[in-house]
Amino acid sequence: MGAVKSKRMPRAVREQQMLDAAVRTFGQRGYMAASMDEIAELAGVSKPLVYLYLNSKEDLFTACIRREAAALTEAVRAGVHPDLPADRQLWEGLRAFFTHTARNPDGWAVLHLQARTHGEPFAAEFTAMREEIAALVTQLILAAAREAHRDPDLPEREVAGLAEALVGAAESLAAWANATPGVTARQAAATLMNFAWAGLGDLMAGRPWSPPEEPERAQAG
Amino acid sequence: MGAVKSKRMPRAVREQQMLDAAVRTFGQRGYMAASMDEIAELAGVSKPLVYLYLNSKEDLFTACIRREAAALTEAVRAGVHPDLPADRQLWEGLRAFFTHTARNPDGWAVLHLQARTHGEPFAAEFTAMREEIAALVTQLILAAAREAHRDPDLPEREVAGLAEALVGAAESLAAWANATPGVTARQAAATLMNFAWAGLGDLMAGRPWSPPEEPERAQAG
Amino acid sequence: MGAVKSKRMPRAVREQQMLDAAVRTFGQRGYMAASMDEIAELAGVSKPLVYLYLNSKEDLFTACIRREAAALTEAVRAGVHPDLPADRQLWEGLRAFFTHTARNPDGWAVLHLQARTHGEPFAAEFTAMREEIAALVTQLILAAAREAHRDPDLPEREVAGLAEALVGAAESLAAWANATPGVTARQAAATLMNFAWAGLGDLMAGRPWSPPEEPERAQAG
Amino acid sequence: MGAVKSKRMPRAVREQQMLDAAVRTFGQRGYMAASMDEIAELAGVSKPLVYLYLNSKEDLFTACIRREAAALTEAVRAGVHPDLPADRQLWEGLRAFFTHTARNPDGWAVLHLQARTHGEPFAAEFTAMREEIAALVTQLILAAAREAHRDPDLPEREVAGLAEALVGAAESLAAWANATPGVTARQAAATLMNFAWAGLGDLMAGRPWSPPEEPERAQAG
DNA sequence: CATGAATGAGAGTTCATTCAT
DNA sequence: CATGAATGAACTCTCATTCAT
Repeated sequence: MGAVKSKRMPRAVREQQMLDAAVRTFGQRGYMAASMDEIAELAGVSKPLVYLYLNSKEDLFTACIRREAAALTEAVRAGVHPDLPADRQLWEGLRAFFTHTARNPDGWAVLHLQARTHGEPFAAEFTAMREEIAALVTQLILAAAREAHRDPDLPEREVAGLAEALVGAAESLAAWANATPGVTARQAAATLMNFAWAGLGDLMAGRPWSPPEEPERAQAG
Repeated sequence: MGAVKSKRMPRAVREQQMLDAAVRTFGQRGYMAASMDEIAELAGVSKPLVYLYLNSKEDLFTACIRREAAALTEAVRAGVHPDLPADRQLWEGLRAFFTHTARNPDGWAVLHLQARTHGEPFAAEFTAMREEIAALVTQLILAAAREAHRDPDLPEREVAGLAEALVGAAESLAAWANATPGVTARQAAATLMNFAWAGLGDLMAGRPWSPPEEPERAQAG
Repeated sequence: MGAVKSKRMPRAVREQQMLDAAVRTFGQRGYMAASMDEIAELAGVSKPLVYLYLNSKEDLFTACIRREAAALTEAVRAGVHPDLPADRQLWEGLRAFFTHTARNPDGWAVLHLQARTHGEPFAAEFTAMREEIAALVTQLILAAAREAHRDPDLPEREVAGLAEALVGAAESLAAWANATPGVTARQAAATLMNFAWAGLGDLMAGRPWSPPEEPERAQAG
Repeated sequence: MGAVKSKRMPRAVREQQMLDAAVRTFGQRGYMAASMDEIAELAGVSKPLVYLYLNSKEDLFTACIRREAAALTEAVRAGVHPDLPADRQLWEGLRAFFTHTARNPDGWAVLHLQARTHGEPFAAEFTAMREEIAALVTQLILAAAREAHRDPDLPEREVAGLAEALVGAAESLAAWANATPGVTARQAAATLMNFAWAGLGDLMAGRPWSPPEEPERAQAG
């Protein structure tokens, strides 16, 4: 049922197998309902080996969070090109985000659902990642203000709130896109981009933000 | 510490005491870490009575989710007056939402953190509430379109995505507002209203949406 | 195999059954080798009940030590009549000691072998009992000195050493008497009394201490 | 921290290193709490080598007991000179005993605390040593009787009991001396010699046994 | 109804022990 | 020989759940 069983692998490889199994199990069952037995079996190893390499359920969970957080952050960062205008940067970042979460739903569940829900040590790991991304977004918002030749008199907390709202909307749309068949990462990104950049008011007034045409995948149906 | 112990109360009252205790315990400890012992003690009743009335931990948790979901939905619905213009309706709905979640943090934690995190049966309950609120928001968006004298060529799914984004942003800001000292429900609502209605683009261009003045609570300190 | 299984007993009774089983198991297997499973089975209850009543293996062990220490101390104290001369008091105390340890070998093993061997918390319990008995013996030694009309210029530490030696000899003889078939408590007491009171020197010189004749059991063969 | 690591040592040497580490670990942690990992690390060898040389934890423990028992027996035997009068022989033997146990506390803990406490196979090893020493003491008692020109009508079992008592008192005093700062081996031996030879009766009557003056170590500070 | 007594099932964790290299 | 990789079996402890009274 789990990975193909093969003996005597170097530690680093086994550890990744374990983390794979753990992310999947934590993501699907939840932190507390996931049992070390199940994780070990899915990883194709015995339980003592899991403990030998990763010490405890808490440490294993933390390792999962760290790995997934790093992967997600890296994916988003890789998508953003700092030379582009602010709206294009946001667009690229969102696309990377939705693509990554769609391809890695268990990892996303670990971060989004499990890490926050099970106490400080884990929530702190998640918060660290969230703040890193929120900082990115905040930079974007300020850059957009500069591009609009305005020194935004928005107080710092207001900007933080906006970033929070944007990240929350993205998180929510990621879950929605994963759960709704036929919604692509690109479409989710477009929806959010419209929402965030133009605002409902402009949208309703017929002034949507328009995504740049890309050669690789046609948008018009 | 728990409810005042008194004998022979009608079943409905006892049940509410149990749900109160359960919501508090689930909200603070989490679903799995909460023990039936603790809930029974906090409710001031014996454990077998909890089982007599609510059958099992799962059923008890489901009952909590249902009650809190109904209360939140009702609060939002009560805040919205269908005669107002769309943006005012949204504004009132958001205010009601942030006020309710701020006053009822354990209930909100049960919904936002616990219900989604512990498997299908519970997540479905949460999703039902979410969709009810999203439907409300969808109506608002369509109403806004009508007010703008435009038949929006936005496909149904696009509107659903916008509603999803708005709800997600609200959820995220509720947690942020609860966790950040000094942020009131009104401020959270204003931040989100700005973000949603005007959009980042307009905001950066210096065209924010402005909340209506209200007599009931002075803003200047 | 264990006690007759009967359900629904009052807590106090069940607790004693558990302690009985625990003393027997700890005494025979040793603290660490004894498993809670075995103790529970021998007590005729389920493991969770043991934990419900006695909290943990450590607490259970401590409870065993306390119970057995109290029983032994009480037995010795009950045997000693303060009105008798010092040598008779010592004689009675030793008889009580050997009788009790012979009738209760598992309890004695718990005290003598297990309590000292498994770390401070337990050793301290044992030491407390040991010091209580040593204090009794010390009083006896000083009383003997008074009876001999001498103010013993033995330093305090010397007296402590003598008490330690006497208690150690008694402990050793108790194990020996239990292990050697046909050695009665009375005989063990006589041997130790001779050794302690007369000393090897006097014994070899043909001047033994002679136990008082008792009606119940004839001494001469 | 452990032994200096160096390759290719003859088997006998490696084995002694392992036994050194094992005695130390068993003595300080106890048999069950001592882990083979810790012992191997302290010995500076790999775990499989420990198994190659010593087969199992049980065998390793048995080997420790045997080595320490032999060392202690040898030390006592070496201290006794058969030409001396009986009391002097006893005195020398006790001094050797207390000196050895004081210098080798871990080995003594293995014998005195661990060997007896963990089941028959080990207790038997300890008992064997104990009987060897007790036999030595028995000879001494009989020699003392001969010196007193008396054919003691003490039955064989009585003599065995006396030896047992003496050995037990010595064991107890060894632990006491090790645990009480400032008590030397010589003082412990003197206390026991007084107790055993003169008896409490003579001691209280002001007729102690007096240790011979020795040139080797000055007593006055 | 309310309660104390009781448990089946399973959780995380550790350890002595072995093999392939 | 030495080592890293690996495990079967056992342990302590917890919890949702149910009777008998």
